Amino acid sequence: MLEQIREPLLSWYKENKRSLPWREDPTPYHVWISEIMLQQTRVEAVKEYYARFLFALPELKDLAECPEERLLKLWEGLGYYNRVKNMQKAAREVMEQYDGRLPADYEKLLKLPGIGSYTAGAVASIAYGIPRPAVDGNVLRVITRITENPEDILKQSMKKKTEEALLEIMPKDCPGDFNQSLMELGATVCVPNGMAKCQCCPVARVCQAYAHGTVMEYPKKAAKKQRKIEERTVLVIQNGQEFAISKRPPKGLLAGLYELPNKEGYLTEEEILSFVKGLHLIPLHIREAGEAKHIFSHVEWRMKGYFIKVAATEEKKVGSLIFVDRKESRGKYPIPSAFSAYRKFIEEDF
DNA sequence: AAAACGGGGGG
DNA sequence: CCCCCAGTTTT
Repeated sequence: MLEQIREPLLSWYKENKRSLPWREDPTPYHVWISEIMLQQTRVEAVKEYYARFLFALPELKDLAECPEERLLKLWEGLGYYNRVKNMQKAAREVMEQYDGRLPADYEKLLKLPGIGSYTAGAVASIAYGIPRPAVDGNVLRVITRITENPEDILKQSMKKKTEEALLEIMPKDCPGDFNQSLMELGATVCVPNGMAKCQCCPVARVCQAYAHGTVMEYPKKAAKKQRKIEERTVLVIQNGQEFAISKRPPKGLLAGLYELPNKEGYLTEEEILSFVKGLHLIPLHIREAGEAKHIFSHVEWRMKGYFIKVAATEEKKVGSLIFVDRKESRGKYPIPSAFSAYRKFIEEDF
């Protein structure tokens, strides 16, 4: 039944595949980097990052040896920063255990940090021609529509069953093309929200949802839980030509990145001034710097900003604060986009 | 099995 | 503006 999709999908892919940077020279390293970047991230956004990343770190060895600061800077704006930290951990393991080459073995790939069944399947099939499925959201959408499967695709069990079904039907001589054809169909034809382009679909003839006019009802997903709301006060502290930033803790949200000093809750100007004094800084002037919002997947920051001019000691570091000039803040320190509303106070003159 | 983990695009 | 997108690890 499902095996009927194999040939039409493969010939459709041959004709219609997009030319993408990571398809030009699909070495295991290239496929790996692109697949990690493409997790939770759109193709258009990844293109630039991919080029810059490989220019900076052309070989797996370079990734293994890169200072974390530089690595985070290369990743700045892509989000889910654990992806790149895990990638470096994995690169170091590969240097030690596999002589610098990603193993041509699904199970071994799966054991590397940051590589789950999807990425292991993608690298194994695309770079090594090993017949393993690579089931991502695109594939799940395509398959649940074809089979009109009403199960919740957010469930792990659903993904596992799909992987098993696809392993059965995938061509053993071109597993990479088969996997990519499913993902490509999901990305360009069997698209989410909005109209699927069933008129151009190579497998419309075998698609149950198409036959019954229910395409838009799939995939089914359980309702997601509500986001937590957090109020924060963000401080833009200027001392002469320098501004205060600090490094976030090594674990948790935005781990190890830099941020503008900020505190939980909405502080009054009095509370802010006494906080600033507590840092052995002398506040000269304070005014509001506006409100901003940043939405993460599971939490929402509602921020009120304050712009504060201070006088201070000669020291570069005051408590946990680091004073940097405009240029440095832009070029050297990775600062996540959650703070972008307030970075303009640093980058422009006030 | 559920929660943590960012950021961008579309309607 | 709100809604949607969705791999891997951790709990």
